Amino acid sequence: MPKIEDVAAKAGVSVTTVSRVLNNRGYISQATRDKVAQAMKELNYQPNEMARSLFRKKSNMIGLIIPTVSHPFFSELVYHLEYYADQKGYKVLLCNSNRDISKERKYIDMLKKNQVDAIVMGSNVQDVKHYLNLNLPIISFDRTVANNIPIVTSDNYTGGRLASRLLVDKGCRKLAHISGGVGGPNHAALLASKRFQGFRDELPDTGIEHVSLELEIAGLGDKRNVDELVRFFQEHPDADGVFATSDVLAALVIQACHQLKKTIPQEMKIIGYDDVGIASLVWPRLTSIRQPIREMSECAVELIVKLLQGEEVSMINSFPVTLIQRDTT
Amino acid sequence: MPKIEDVAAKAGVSVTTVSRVLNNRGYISQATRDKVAQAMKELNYQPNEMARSLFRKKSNMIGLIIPTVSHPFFSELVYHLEYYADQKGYKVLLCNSNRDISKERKYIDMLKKNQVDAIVMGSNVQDVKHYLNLNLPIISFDRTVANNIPIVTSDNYTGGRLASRLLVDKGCRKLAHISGGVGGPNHAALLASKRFQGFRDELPDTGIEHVSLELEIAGLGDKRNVDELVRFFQEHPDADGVFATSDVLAALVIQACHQLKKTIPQEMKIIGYDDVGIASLVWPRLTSIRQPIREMSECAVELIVKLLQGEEVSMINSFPVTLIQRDTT
DNA sequence: CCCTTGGTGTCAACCGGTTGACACATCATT
DNA sequence: AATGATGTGTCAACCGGTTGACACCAAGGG
Repeated sequence: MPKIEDVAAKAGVSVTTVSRVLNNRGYISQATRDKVAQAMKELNYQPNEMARSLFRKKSNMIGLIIPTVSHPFFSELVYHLEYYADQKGYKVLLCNSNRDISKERKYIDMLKKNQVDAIVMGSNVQDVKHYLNLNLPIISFDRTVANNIPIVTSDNYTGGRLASRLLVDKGCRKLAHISGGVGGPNHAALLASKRFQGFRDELPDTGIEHVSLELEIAGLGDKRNVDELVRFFQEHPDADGVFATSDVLAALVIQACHQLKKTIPQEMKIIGYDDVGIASLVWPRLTSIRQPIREMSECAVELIVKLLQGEEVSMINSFPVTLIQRDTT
Repeated sequence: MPKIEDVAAKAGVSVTTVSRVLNNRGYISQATRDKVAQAMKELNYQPNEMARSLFRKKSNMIGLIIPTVSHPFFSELVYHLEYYADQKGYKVLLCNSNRDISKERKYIDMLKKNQVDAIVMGSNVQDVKHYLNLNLPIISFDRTVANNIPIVTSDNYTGGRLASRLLVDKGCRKLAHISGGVGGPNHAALLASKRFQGFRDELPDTGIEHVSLELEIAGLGDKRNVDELVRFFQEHPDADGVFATSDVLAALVIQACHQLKKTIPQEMKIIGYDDVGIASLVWPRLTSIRQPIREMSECAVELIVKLLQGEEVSMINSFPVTLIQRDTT
């Protein structure tokens, strides 16, 4: 690994001069600029960003903690986040917490030790204290943490309302609400619970009944998930509409329906959430509430950039959701 | 951010002593060990890993370049890779190249500048030269790069054979091979082409004909993908078996079949590849050739650890594939 | 009483860069 | 001839740690 010293030697200039061309400071003639560029090329020199970061006290890295990239919602999130981060000159350190609080905490410590400039939290947030004394920007994705931590989310409440509104309009008489996270239960901090709230708030005047099931998701392909759904629908044979809090869950519901020989959408209408890739890969194609993941990711990166520039940002950044009608309703 | 100096001051010892307890070197009494620990706790001190890395010339970071995490195969890969990397004390810098060669090259340079200890390439590898002078370990995932770069892969050839064998055994008379990458065409370096080879090599004695389609994948949800498949099957109405080179493609094939009112598996048998989550989320559940992504990821991390310890590793690390029979065949 | 082991401190160099202060040119203007 | 902009070099300090050399002292054993 050549160092700046080697470049200086090869170019026949001083280290300071090389540093000057590297950072575009002070006066440098075109001639030496070329000499230095030439030397760098010949040596295949890459400045050591660690050394630079150390001095600048800025690593241009952001840490991303999520439950698991293997869930399509998060994989799309990570994709876009990395894209925009790269655009702004940031690198992404990825952490899968599996919703394990202790692992989460370890990751936070690790990220801090490694001098990331900011953290994006897309995972649980049970012990708020741990997040507050971190003197680095944190932003939270779809979870409330504390009121001094900016959050980017989408309009979960309206999402829930849209979903039940649609099911009601399509003539459903008894609705089921299926929730369940990836590797752990939902809880109040998870804004997704607002979906349930919205879902229920749309029902009172209609006199339509609803039942609810919280699945402990075992792993995407695990057959137990479907089995549990089948059992649930056998207990509630009159349910004719389902709101699932993710497309993955909705896909499982479709499986259960096929197994129970319920026709979709005639005997059972299903609506998912997120509108990730699989929503249009299952059959029938899933009606879903779309979260604008791309825009949300872009917003997250912009928030970070602004925070790092010391600018004020709004604490709540909520994006509208849209109902995407396909074939399951 | 407290520094080691602050800890030393608070504990009433020298910086050297703090460093000694931090690194477990030399003689330290339990008493000072405790004092230092106490001081660290009170200050919430975290040693600056950048400074340490700079000195040690080891960052404990590995760079991961893939086409896109949003593809389920890669999202599962990334998940497991990060898991095992973390186990071994490594952090993962994620890069989505979108199969854009120039972006790939930029990422490689970036990773080098940032002193990653190793790179895992799961993306394209058009210009081999660029990879050779990098004086850091590279390992390649399912792609051949150069013969001095270790590769972890699975037995694509057998995978192809298993697939066509099954279709033949199930009585198919005309097979279709559907390939197509994420955001770019396949090419020879991509070992997946061996799947096609295996697929064909199983056919000669059977006298079974096959046709082939290479999809330019537009984006998972894009309806054009299905349209093109529908057109293809209309051109080949007698095709009754499909081998798709990924489960995502297979899911699209299922869609096309539903659209064409072809029953699965009666009129059309379908087999996918990878056996990722969606294989069991679509209906009918997809028969697929399973790649052991977890084991492969573990192997990748182990290779890196060994290479960094200067150990010899085998250049080709191929894993067996398994046929997972479900409902589409 | 000497020697060893344990325990701690001081000091300086190092990792690979960046930066400010300052000196000293050269060259074009006024 | 004096002035100022341009261009480059030297030097030292700094970012936040690590490490080796060495000195010093106490306690315990032979």
